[in-house]
Amino acid sequence: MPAPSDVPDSLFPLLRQIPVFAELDDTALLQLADRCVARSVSTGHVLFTTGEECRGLYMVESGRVRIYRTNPEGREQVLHIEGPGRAVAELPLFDGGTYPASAVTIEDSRLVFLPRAAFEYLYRTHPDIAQSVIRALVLRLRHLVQLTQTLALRDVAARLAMLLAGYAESIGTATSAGIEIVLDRTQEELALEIGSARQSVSRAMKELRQKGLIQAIGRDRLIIPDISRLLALLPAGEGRRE
Amino acid sequence: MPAPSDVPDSLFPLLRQIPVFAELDDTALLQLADRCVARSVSTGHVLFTTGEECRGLYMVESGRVRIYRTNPEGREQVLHIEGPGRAVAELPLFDGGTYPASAVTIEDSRLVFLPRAAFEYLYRTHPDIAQSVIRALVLRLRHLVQLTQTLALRDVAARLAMLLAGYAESIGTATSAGIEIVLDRTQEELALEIGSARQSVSRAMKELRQKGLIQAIGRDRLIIPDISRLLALLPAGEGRRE
DNA sequence: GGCACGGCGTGACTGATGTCACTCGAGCCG
DNA sequence: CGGCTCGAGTGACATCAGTCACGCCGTGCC
Repeated sequence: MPAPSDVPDSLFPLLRQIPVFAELDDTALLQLADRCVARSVSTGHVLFTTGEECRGLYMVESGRVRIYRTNPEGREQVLHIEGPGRAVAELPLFDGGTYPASAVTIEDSRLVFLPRAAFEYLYRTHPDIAQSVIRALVLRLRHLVQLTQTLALRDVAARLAMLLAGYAESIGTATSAGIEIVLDRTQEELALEIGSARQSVSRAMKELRQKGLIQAIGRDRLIIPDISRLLALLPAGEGRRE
Repeated sequence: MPAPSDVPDSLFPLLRQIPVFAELDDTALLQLADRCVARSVSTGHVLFTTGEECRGLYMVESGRVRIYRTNPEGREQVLHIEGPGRAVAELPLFDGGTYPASAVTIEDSRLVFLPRAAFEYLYRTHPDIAQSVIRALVLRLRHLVQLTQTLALRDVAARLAMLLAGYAESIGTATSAGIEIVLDRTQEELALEIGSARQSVSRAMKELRQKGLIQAIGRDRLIIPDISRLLALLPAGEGRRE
């Protein structure tokens, strides 16, 4: 276990960002910050794996964490990826169960860990955070419902389109030619997120380019001229969901 | 809209069964029952579709309701199926959003509807039901995480095995030869639940029979001699999840 | 400059599975 | 009894996508 952070105050703004804690008053947040432990880990560090007892809550201060499940043959399905200001593994905190998935850092990251006991104490003393908890769970559910359908019913090109459209909303910038996004993931990573293989992503990219749905700019940037055409590949009524 | 139930008291035991309401005191439950509307609908009645504004909560008194999503080509993925004593569409109630999926009765059913306003009033006056809400959401999330992985990573036979194992736990009866389950679904319905096609289910059934994992007894009953062998087809550590 | 490596593009092959088409048997109803 | 419908089994075929294999390109290191 790493040494406790020597500057717990620095955790304050991070905790404030986490949706579940956003509405706590300062004193409660300070108490919480006291119980947190910050640590820096390098790429590829496994936080926990499917089925493990829940030890506590992880929050991402910097870097990125991939939440995924693996089947016996080693194939992997990414459930989501969380970046700075997001929490990971809220779920088992609320029912005392095991982690439903595994988590690994995919960048050198700084993580903040809140032991389960501390969370439970907070929960007993501040039952009103249940609201925020519910909101967080609902978001995850909506995301998973969307993911489930997309995996089950759409081909690789459509799944990739969905993923890119999601990026466009979260990290895209508007330009005169359309929405530009900087892809900081490899095609390998994209493939894991949409339950596919690297080469299939490569081919799907080509297909989207040929249809004019995306334009590649240099190595890691691309432009979406008309996001509504991208979304037309998707299930009806979707696309602006978390 | 149907006529209000003339025997609201009969709703009492149903409401008591719904996890979200299970821990309410009698007076609150009675208030709730007053606001409910019961209706009988026949097979194929659509309660709501993806993207609609949430009008309220549906509870199943008898019959069964399928929750599903459809893609533009008409293919369908079942998210879950709810029977008597279960609620449907809790999700949008908590965030004011739209229904994330569609719902249709697959048997002649008797449903109880609780308008959204009534639920919100209850929620304000009994904030402690947040606990139950969270539990319900967590269950759904765990279920969906499991479904997501299985859809993405396993072949049809394994997905069918998972489904049958789930039935065995919920509606199976132990016999000397193993767990017996009465299949009240057609292969068509099974196919929708595991994101496959009727014929593929038929073939997967054959495969499971040939491997001795299941035995057919007559038309609609089957026996699972050794459930652990069935679960061996599944992702590690899973099988006893909701 | 040469070399190794990582990320990407692409061709070839193959396996899984969705779809089409047909058959069979059971139950139902006239 | 005959026809109808529905669910199930099965063969043929096409398609999608995962895998293998190889080549290209840019970066960084020696």
